[in-house]
Amino acid sequence: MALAEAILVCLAEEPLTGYELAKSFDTSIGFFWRADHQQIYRELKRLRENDWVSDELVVQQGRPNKRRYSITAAGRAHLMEWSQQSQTPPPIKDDLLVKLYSLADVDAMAVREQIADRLAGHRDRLRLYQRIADTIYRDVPDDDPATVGRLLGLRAGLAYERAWIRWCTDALQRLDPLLP
Amino acid sequence: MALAEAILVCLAEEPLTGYELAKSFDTSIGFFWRADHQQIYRELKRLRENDWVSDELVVQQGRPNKRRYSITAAGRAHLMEWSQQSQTPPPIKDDLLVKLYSLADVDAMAVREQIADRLAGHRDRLRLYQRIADTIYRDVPDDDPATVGRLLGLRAGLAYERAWIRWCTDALQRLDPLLP
DNA sequence: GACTATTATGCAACTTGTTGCATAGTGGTC
DNA sequence: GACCACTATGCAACAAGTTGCATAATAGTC
Repeated sequence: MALAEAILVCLAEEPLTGYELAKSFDTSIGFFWRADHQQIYRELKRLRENDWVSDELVVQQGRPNKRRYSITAAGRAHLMEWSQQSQTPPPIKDDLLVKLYSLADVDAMAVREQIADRLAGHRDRLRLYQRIADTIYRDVPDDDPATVGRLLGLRAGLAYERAWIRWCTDALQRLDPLLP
Repeated sequence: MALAEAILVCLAEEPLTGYELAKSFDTSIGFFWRADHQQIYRELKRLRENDWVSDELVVQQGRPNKRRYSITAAGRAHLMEWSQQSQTPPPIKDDLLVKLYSLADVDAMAVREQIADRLAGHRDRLRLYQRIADTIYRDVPDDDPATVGRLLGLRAGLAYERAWIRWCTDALQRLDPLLP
């Protein structure tokens, strides 16, 4: 399970509250690992029990108090250990491909529309990644592990979106002659 | 949830037992939706309760009896309805990218090895897909929805593996100068 | 004045997915 | 004769992920 580790990775950079973590999981780290706020709060509690994070209460007035979490030495050690273990790569799990697998038994026209929607979504996502590449990763040093790691993550996203865009385009072309 | 539908899709082709379904989920449909035998047996029970499948007991001697499931009219109607609903595309969820995101805090050498392993895995998978493309999908008609649907699924797999192979190759090249 | 969004946390119930085990006969290998 | 793989099903327990709700104050909009 990498939710624990995805959280530790964020806290390794800077102490954060559950709320701030949840926002990170909507953007940055969320490009590679999704989680909603309930999952994060539950996991933080477990991380606390394992002493992989410590917490301090930040008293606020006017709005609810917050709890800020920091990674501990044990947490960092766990991150290191985890990084050395090889996980099985995530399998493809995509209902759209299941529908295509059974195209004779389902509504092909509806499936075509879903491919068109996917294409639009992947184009949006690609534009977002390109914007990040052009702004943050223009002229970065290629000898700093932290930077290269993030750049490679971004490039994975770019490659992923481009592959799907090409596939969607091809799929629409092959499907259209079949549909009324 | 598409496990129910992935099973129905298989049964739409021919009646199968749980055991045979589990084998399908190791190959064909399993390229797009993974499930182990426990999940399948549990889901079949639910499908039975919904009357989306019917079952008959096949008495055998020497080995345990088996239960063969067939899709019902209600099951087919459900498949049609499901195919018209658009699901949100599956997000990327990959611990390797989380590790790269945090390359400064983890064991970069171990991550490099994991990318190399991934590369080998994706190459194997690509070869498998290519073999299927060359044997089953050579000279198939391009005007039959069922065939085109499966071909598109296969092409998605090919595109996916090629994209990852290209990315892994690039990643190794960019990482190697950083490592001792 | 009502509404919506933002900050901030969390419970409860549910669905999905995973792991380990159990049963039980056939057939092949070492 | 012992061991393993294959056929065939299923329970139980747990881990992970989702959905809906609740609280509670601030600030901005219609």
